[in-house]
Amino acid sequence: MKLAAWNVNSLKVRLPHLTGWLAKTAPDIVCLQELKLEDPKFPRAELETAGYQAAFSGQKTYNGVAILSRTGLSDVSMGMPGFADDHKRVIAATAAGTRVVCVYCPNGQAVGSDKYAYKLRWFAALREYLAAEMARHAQFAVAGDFNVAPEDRDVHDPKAWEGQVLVSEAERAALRALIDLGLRDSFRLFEQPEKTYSWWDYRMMGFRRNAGLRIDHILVSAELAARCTSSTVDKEPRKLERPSDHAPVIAEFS
DNA sequence: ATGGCTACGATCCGTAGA
Repeated sequence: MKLAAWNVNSLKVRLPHLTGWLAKTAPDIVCLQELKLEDPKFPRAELETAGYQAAFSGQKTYNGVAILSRTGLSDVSMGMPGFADDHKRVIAATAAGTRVVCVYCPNGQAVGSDKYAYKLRWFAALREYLAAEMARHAQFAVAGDFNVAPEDRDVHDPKAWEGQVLVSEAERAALRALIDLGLRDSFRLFEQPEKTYSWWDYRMMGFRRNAGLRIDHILVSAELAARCTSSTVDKEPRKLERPSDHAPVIAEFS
């Protein structure tokens, strides 16, 4: 079973990249973030033609998440119970015997800003939500854009980024608090090439300089970690014309 | 040097992302 997560930064613009990548990569389940379109504009027919059923929660301009599956979807839920939020950032579904939560975590804008405070509150709510979901599902994954680089080795220039948003200690602690529920960062279950990132700034030739951050993650329960056979970042779509600024991350399970 | 892309919805610039 192959599970992927990709912040497409506009599903409308990236649909050709997505369908091409689905045909080449053949993931069983895909968590998408930053759809940036309303539900009536979701390209359901095109994705069905590509062989995928979809559950989605979109909005105009910002946010928006979806889960695609080749093998059916059940028990779809949107948002986090007890955390009222206009932002469409969370969708969950069961597919291929696995409970999958797709997340687009807030960016946080700048340390100390209102959006940063929202980000930390949002992570606290996510922890409660995941704890409840994990109590019910042994085969469990949470995948998406977390907007946190867990460690300095996930940052191209830790000195320059020290204390900044996406890297700050409070954000890292919020991410660790999720891990502490009993999750594993699938990427770190394996030896990995140094300087592996999942996002590169559009500006200043970020991708060509490999000036990136690893902020997209697939976190898995112990049961799923035991079945995990690989976890990688697929940089290929980032090389295309008009790419998303994020690359897809992929984990495979026996 | 506080900019630098990209997407969007709104205009011909502002907001947001990370």
